[in-house]
Parts: sequence; C-alpha cells; structure tokens
Amino acid sequence: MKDELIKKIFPNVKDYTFYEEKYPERELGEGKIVTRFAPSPTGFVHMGSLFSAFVASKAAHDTNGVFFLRIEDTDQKREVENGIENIVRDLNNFDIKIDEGVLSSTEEIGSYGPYIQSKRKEIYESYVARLLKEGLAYPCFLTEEEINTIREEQERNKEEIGIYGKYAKYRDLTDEEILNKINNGEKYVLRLKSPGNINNKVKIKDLIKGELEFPENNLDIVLIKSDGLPTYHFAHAIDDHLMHTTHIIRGDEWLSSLPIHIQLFQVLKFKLPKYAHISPIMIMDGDSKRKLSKRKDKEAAISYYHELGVDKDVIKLYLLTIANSNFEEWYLANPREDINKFKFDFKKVSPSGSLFDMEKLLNISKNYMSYLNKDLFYEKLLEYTKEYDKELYGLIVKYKERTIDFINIERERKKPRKDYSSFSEVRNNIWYMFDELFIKEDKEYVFPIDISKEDVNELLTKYLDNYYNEDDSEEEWFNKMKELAQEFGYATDMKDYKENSNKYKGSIADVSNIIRVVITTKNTTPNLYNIMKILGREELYKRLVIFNN
RNA sequence: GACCCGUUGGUGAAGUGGUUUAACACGCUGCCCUCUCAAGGCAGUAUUCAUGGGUUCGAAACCCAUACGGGCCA
Repeated sequence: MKDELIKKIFPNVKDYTFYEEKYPERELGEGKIVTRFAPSPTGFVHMGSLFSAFVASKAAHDTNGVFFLRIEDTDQKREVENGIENIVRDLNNFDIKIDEGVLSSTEEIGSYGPYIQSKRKEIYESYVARLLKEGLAYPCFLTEEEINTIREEQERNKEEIGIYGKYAKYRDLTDEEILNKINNGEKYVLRLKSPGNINNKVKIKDLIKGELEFPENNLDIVLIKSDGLPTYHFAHAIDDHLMHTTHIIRGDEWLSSLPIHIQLFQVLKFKLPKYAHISPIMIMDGDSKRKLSKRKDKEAAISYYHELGVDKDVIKLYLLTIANSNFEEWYLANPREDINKFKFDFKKVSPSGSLFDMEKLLNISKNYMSYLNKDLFYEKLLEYTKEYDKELYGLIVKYKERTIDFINIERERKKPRKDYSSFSEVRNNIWYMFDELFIKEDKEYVFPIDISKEDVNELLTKYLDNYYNEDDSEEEWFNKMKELAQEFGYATDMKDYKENSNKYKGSIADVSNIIRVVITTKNTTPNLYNIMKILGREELYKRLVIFNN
C-alpha cells in the first residue's frame, strides 16, 4: 500500500521506528525474567487471576527481574467502575509488588508506558501502518451480516470458520478501490493478511505444557477493530514486544490462539517471548469438574477468605502448593521460613488443572496459625474481630493479657497445638474465658458420668477449699487432682480403671472433666491446668456459684 | 462440529524405560500416649497408574486407537 493512502487512514501516524527507539531493550542482565499481569478492568481479582498474577510475580522476582501491571481495556463494553483501583488494591493486599505499570487510573511508573491499552492507540497504529505498507495487512469492509452469512455457509459445508482464502474478499483490493470505499464512508476493520497455511504445522515449546504442535494460522484475523482499538492478539504482540516481556504467563484458555500470536510476532519481525500456559484451578460441580468461576463459586472470591479469617499468607501458601509440586515438601522441611526463599520452577508446574481443595487450604491455615507467635496471633485476631466480631474485639482489648495467655497455651514449643484453621473459629473456643460472655451465654452442663448437682457441688467445693493452689506447678496440680479423685472414690490410674472399672465411680479423667464442665461448660478445652491458672481462684469460685444457681 | 491440552488412591501429587510389589502431603480408619481436646508416635487406606492394542528382555513412563474431562473457535 502506498504511503498516501496510509496517511489517509492514519493522518498523524509516526514511523514505528520511533517507538523502537523510545522503548529500548531493558538492561537487566543475564537470566532476569520480565513478566506481566494483564487483566481487563472488570472488577476484583479472584482466585484464578490471583494465581497467575502470583506465579508471574514470583517468577520475575525470584530472578530480580520485573513484574509489571498492564490494563487491557480494549473491550470497553466489559469495563467496570474503579476496575483498575480494585485490581491494584487486591495485588497490594497480597504483597504482590508492582515494579512497573499502572498504579491507579491516573498514575503509573516505569519507562515503557503508557500501560493502559486504550492510551496506546497511536502505537498500534504505527505498527499496523507498517504492515499495511508491507502488504501484510489490509482494510476489510465486510459487514457484520456478511460475516454471519459466511459463517453459516462455512458451518453448512463443514469448513473452517473465519475469514481466509476466498472468503477474504477485500484482501487484494487496489489502493484506488480502497480509497473509494473509504471516501464513501464505508466502515472497515484492519485485518492481517495471513501468510499461513493450515496444512503446515507450527511447533513451540511451552514452559509448562511442553512441546506443542498446531496447524499454522491461516485466518485474516482482525488487528484493529472498527472503533480504532486493537484486538487482544495484536495488542499482545505490540505491547509485549515494546515492553520487552520475556515470559508470557497466562491462563491456558489462550493456548488455542497461540498460532495467531506466533504468526504476529513473525510478521512483525519481533523476537518471540517464552510462553507458560497455566491450567485453571478446577472445582467439583456435581460429578464433573469445571473451571473455578468468579460468578458461581464463593471460594473464588478473595473476600470470602477475609470474612472467614483465613490469612492472606495462607492463600499464598496454598497457591504455591498447587503451583509447584515440590513446594509442599520444601515448606514441610522449612516450616517457619520465608516463602520468598523458595524458588519457583516452571518445570514443576503440573500441565493439568488442579482441583480446588478447601480442606487442604484449611489444613495449611491450621498449621500456619499454630506457628504464629502469641503476639502476632493476638494482633491478627484483633484485626479480624475488629471487622467481623465487635463484641469479641472489645473483650480481647479489655482482657489483653488474659487473651494472650490463653492463646499461648501449648503454643511456644516445637510442635504447637493446632486449634484453629481460621480466625472465625477462635470465638467458639475462647468465649468462656470472659465473664461477660460466660454469664450471658446459654449454658448447658453435660457431665461425662451420671452425677447429681449436689455431688458436683460437693466435689468442686472440696477441691477449691482443700486442694487447689494457684501457685502449684502442673505436676503438683495433677497430683492434687489425683488425691481428690481418690477421696471421692475415683480411679487415679487410667489403666487400672480400664481393667477394674466396676470398682470405681469413675476415673480421674471424669473428675477433671467434671471440673472442666463447671468452669467452662465445655467438655473439650485446652489444658485445664492453664485455664484455671489464667482465670484465677476468685473466678473459679464465681463459676461454681453460677453453676449452683 | 474443527482444533488443542489433559487423564497416577477420596484430594494435591512424585515419577520421564529396570533401586516402584508407586514417594510425600491432606483426608479417612484403627491403635498407643493421655485429665478432655489439640499435638505427638505407630499402622492401615491404589493387587496398580482411564481402556484396548503395540514397541521392548522389561512400561505408569515410548507409539497408536478409543473413552472421558477441560479449553477454545464458534
């Protein structure tokens, strides 16, 4: 195509070499990876997109490379208000550092911008102008109805669907014919004049999927739509070339358009980046699996975990577990190590999609919570209750020391207790430590053996009056418990009790559980010795009084 | 319907031709320890790697076909 006609189509178009010079090769050094996360601004980040963003940022940061955020807003129908801000916020919440790119709808950092596609219109024009000049692109005047008719015909004849061969009616128009049509005001798109042949094979090595083979692309795909904005395919080639992305990490729904992308890079004489296509996270829907869906699955929303009280670090651990099959083993060997020390490896990514497993996630959370030190646990509990349980929040602020002491029962040791898999579970285990709640809650005392209220009262009174001493060590405490058991005709040795249960009213286990129930109303709690000590003598008497009423 | 990817226990998976009568982790079951729970210890949980055929002295691993699942273009 002649320059005059190109000028007619794009009056102020710059030569593409302008941009080649403006965005020079990055000087990062050997082995540094440049990746990007390129979402549409259609709302919040969900588990699936978080997964690819997380993997991409990890891959880049492991090599001290660059991870940037680009916004793909060329499909303006789908946009949502504050879309960009929400994405940036969600990434920040997950400590995914944006080295470069969009920070909000008005700010960005980095020297390869703009990073919002709608602001890059003239860049795309320069490159499509080059293709027009080289005869590798052309204006196509097919109307929507015509395209539909073509598709119907192709479906009838069981032919490949799309614009190619004889269906590419405007492929070989002369400049003059084109000019006439444009002057007539006919609407058009700009299409690739595909040099491909469907009978040829194109091979590519994907970092996750391995060796792949596709038929070559032969479709004259649209490069620039009639609204002047580029298609995903074209923008991807231009942007990732100019931004010098080294690794395209994205969902495997893009796999089938890979031949198009390869061809675009060839036609534009760009160096092809490396590709890594991640399989989607799946979920069971009845008997069959499907992709985890932002719309259908509550587990897909990050806010779901926030409400549950599952820490964001747990989500990261989970995502790494499904991303790299050797991570779990590494983490098991280094349970309290900073996960940034684990190096992501493309070779260890499963080519098939993993099923989302809530149980596994909660188990990771349980371990994580058990490894938190008492102060950090307390802080995170404050944060959680402040938002989701104001009443408990007030109490743990008021009784800070008591709360921390309780949290710390059997915590500071090599293999800590694992009581909670989310912060929302804490209330159910701690409420009885606070007078306000203990008095208020409906209480039902269920004892391990058949025993009258009077006998319980006698047992407790005797225990508190004659045996219990706040300063006792755990061993002394337990010995006294045994003495009490003996005095009331309970077995002090569990083995003995198992063999001769008919000689006793019950066992020492029953005695301590009777005490446990009066004090807490629960028949399972953390170590009773610690609980009594934390509550204090006076409080213990009070609970006996409450029981008797 | 065309094309592409995948298929190892309930789940995540290790595994790239012989040390695999399939690692590890979650879950589940049982036992032990034990004042309850949690934790911990021990054991069990795939007669076999979707199915059929082939290559090979030897296959979960390589090849072909079929089935199923997923994706994508519509």
